[in-house]
Amino acid sequence: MVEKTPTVYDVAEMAGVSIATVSRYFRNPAAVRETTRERVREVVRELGYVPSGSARGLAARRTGTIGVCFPSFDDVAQIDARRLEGGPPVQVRVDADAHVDTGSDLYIAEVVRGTEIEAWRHGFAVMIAVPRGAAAHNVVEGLAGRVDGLVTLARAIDADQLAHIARRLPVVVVAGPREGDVYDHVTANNHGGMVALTDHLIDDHRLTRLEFVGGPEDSPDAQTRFEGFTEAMLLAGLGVPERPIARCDFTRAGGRETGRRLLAEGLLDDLDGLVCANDQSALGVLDELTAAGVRVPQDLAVTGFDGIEASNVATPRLTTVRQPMVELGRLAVAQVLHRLNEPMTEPTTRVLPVEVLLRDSCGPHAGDVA
Amino acid sequence: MVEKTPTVYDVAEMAGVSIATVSRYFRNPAAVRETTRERVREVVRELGYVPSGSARGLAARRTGTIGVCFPSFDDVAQIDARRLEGGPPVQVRVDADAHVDTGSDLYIAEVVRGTEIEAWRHGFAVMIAVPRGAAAHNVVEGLAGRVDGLVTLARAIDADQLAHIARRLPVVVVAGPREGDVYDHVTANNHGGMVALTDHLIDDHRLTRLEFVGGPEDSPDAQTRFEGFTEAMLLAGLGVPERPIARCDFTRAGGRETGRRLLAEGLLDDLDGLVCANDQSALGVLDELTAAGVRVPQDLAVTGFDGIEASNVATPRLTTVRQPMVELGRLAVAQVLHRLNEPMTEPTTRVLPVEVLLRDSCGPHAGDVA
DNA sequence: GGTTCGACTGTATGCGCATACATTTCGGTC
DNA sequence: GACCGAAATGTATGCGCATACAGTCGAACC
Repeated sequence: MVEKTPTVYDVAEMAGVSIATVSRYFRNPAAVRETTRERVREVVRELGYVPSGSARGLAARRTGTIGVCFPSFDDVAQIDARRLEGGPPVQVRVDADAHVDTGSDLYIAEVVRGTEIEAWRHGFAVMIAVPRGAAAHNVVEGLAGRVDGLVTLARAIDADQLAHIARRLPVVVVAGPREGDVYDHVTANNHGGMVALTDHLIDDHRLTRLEFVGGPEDSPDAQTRFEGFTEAMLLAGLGVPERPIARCDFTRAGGRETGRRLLAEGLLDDLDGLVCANDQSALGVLDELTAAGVRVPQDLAVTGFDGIEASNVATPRLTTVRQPMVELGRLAVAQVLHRLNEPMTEPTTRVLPVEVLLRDSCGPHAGDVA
Repeated sequence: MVEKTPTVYDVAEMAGVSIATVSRYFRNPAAVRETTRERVREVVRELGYVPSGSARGLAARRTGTIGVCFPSFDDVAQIDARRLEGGPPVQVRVDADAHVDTGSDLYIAEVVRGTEIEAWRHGFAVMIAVPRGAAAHNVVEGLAGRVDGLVTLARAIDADQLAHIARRLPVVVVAGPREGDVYDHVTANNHGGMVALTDHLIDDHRLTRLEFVGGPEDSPDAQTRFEGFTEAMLLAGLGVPERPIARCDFTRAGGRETGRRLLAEGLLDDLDGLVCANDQSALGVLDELTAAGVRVPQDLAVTGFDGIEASNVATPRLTTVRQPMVELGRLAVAQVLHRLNEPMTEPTTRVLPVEVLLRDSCGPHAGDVA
């Protein structure tokens, strides 16, 4: 099936030219005479020659690829357990449960899509890696060694290792900066979005008893959103919670768990609204509230953050803050490429605008039919 | 920011060892005495050394990465046009329109996720590439040169080029085989799933006047699904359409366009149900039907195919056939790795089981509350 | 003290390509 | 036909690492 891989030398010999000409044929065709080009083209096709990226990368001192690193919430053990084959070829079942949790993180998928698009525009490839398990460190090191620059989502790479590889590569972090770090950052306006959303709940819906469902403790974005929430509460003269009423891990499953706990502990009884740190957890909370007969938004308002597609088709449609996810990815790559050319400029933090999307889960709005 | 990149030679010299020992430190630490290891570790940290993937790949004759190639429906020009910055930092708006089209393809995202997981399990990285635009050919060639094996979704790479690179690499196609091709294939049971779904519409819901909304002409999956549909119709003694009543490009936007056209031309008037080639287009059709006041499923049943998350949260919830998308990706990578070890075995086609999910868009089922 | 064996380390080489530089060829010109 | 500049091509080298093979060293043993 796969034959011995030919090299430039093979092509050069068969075409009766030197390896430099073969190299030029690929790198700079205009520098090769048309008749020669034709000969090389013929041999390349005949041999099935494909230039080695490794050799090219070594010689040219650049790989032409950008690395993208992100965390994963996959339960790999569970996925592993799933049989790849076997079982009946078709199974029919009534699927009455609206709950679903593919485990996929739409936010990440969109950001990755953005990186791919921007990389493509500049002729770069994208290599993705998820540091998980015991070999997480090796995964990151392998990635770092194979790329010209790295985009990483917050919390994907531990601080020490990130500092280590940042000495060799431009690194751009998708998320707000934490104190004292020296990387380029690209983030959305988490603070402003959350302030505006909270203001809306307070001013337009007259909700006063609000609590915040937080994200992971080490997520700068989750932290910033909580601060936006408390700031809006404070400025409105309302009681400011010291901390989130609960925390979950940004997943829908986590949101459901949180919802169950809040319900069980009766923590929602005197509440007007629940402001969640992201969409997935808000959807999870929503799942449980609906199952428990709590009406949203009549009994309790619920809001999310991110603007993933699922938030728009949920029932009720989730009021949220849309981050420009694709643009975050694009800008991150653009910044990596920029720093590749201008290594000595100061680290920058770019904050992209957000859009507060008022939908149904926070109550009716002027203009709504209902 | 980024310093001159140190090499094995630098590390070896500073640590007072040979480059072979440095190499062993990374490749096979057990072969290095602990005291030596410690010294190397120290220097590696101090210098910020990261082994070059290119050099390693060249010397070892393998890159340790798997390529994943998929088509894209992104309107890059439109994405390009979107400003990356500027505008107000926060915009608040009532989002009354449930329609949404992020352009993201959940099916692809899930398959890619599967490839990443399986690659990770075997210590491989994943490089993704989308052949689009004038340089599509170069994108694929660059990818092929940088990986040990390639997974490609159907229709992502043109036949000639695929044949070319398959001479150098194991190639696995995610989709059914087309006549005469020699690659390994991994696909879901499109045919069986569609037969079962159509049978359900006919037998359980007594729908007889059914039409099929097709996918792209060159999609083997779409073709297979259509064949499953016609086969079920034939066996039920019903009229078998020669061809799909319409075709669209697998996107939600395409589905909407199709929906509008069918409505405008009155083609739905005497119909019981619309069987769509995939979820996205079914959702698009649904958007337009709902907007036009057509009640689904009372006036018309609609079904999808794929089982993406959005199909589960749509209103009404979409009856569909779930493909094991993550498993498709996993199995594709597993097959690539297998062929890397056993190059001479015959090409295989593996068909994964599917699950027909009966939800609301085809009518009520026993056990349903409504 | 010499021998042996295993654990550890060093030396030498080539992986396939890009590219600086040298050389040849080509198309005009006088 | 000799000459010239530009275009085209060739030669030589090094990119950073893995690895085959050779060498060293120390401990156990005779």
